Amino acid sequence: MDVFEAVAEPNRRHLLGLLAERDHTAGELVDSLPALTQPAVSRHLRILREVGLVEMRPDGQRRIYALKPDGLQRIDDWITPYRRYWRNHLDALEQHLENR
Amino acid sequence: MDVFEAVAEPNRRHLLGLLAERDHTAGELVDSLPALTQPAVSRHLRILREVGLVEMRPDGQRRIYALKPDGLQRIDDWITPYRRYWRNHLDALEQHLENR
DNA sequence: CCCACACATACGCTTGCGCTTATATACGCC
DNA sequence: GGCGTATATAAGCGCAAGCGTATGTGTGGG
Repeated sequence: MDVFEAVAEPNRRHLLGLLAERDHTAGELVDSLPALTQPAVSRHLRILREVGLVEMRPDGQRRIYALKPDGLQRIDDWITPYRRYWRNHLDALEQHLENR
Repeated sequence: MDVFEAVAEPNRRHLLGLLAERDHTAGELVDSLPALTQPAVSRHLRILREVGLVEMRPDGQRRIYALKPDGLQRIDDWITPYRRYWRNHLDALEQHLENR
């Protein structure tokens, strides 16, 4: 499983969104996805950790999860060369509007 | 199939990379992936078209595929707040999330 | 016309993901 | 030590993704 597949799963993107705000315990993350059981969320967290998108530190009997920014940067690096495409597209659109 | 799942497939990222350089016929794209058969590539192109990442125009009996920038921008929009995060602009990220 | 070429679709198969239920592990508290 | 809590792992299942083979569709050329 690579970082692209990890991010393709909607529940995992939901978890990343929460961790972008602040660190969360595993239990808080389980509560944030009431449609899923605790083992299902635990598996998602394991995958996110394996691809380097989050990191975990134990705190007593709890596990605190935190966003690890390096992982998403790999996606950003991939998308960078494409970014010029829609910039050119926008430039062309703006020019079109200005010429009216 | 959404744009995240579409991009999660390595062969489809390969096709997008070629289309970022220039437009290609379906046959050229088939030749670029010798490990896959022609129908396999055709299905990948169909998926990329369905999620709005590429567009196709017929040219006689050939089909010319071109990159469509709007699709990847949806991924870029999603990743934008995280980009600020790994650049240590933590305050900007939190503000962005709170304003959603 | 008819055939070759370029490409798409149909179908069946295998494989891996994501889920649930059940169970294991680890820690805190009394 | 013994028990409840927090979290992870195991086992099994349904389903959809991705693949190849076979076939359909449309276009150009002789």
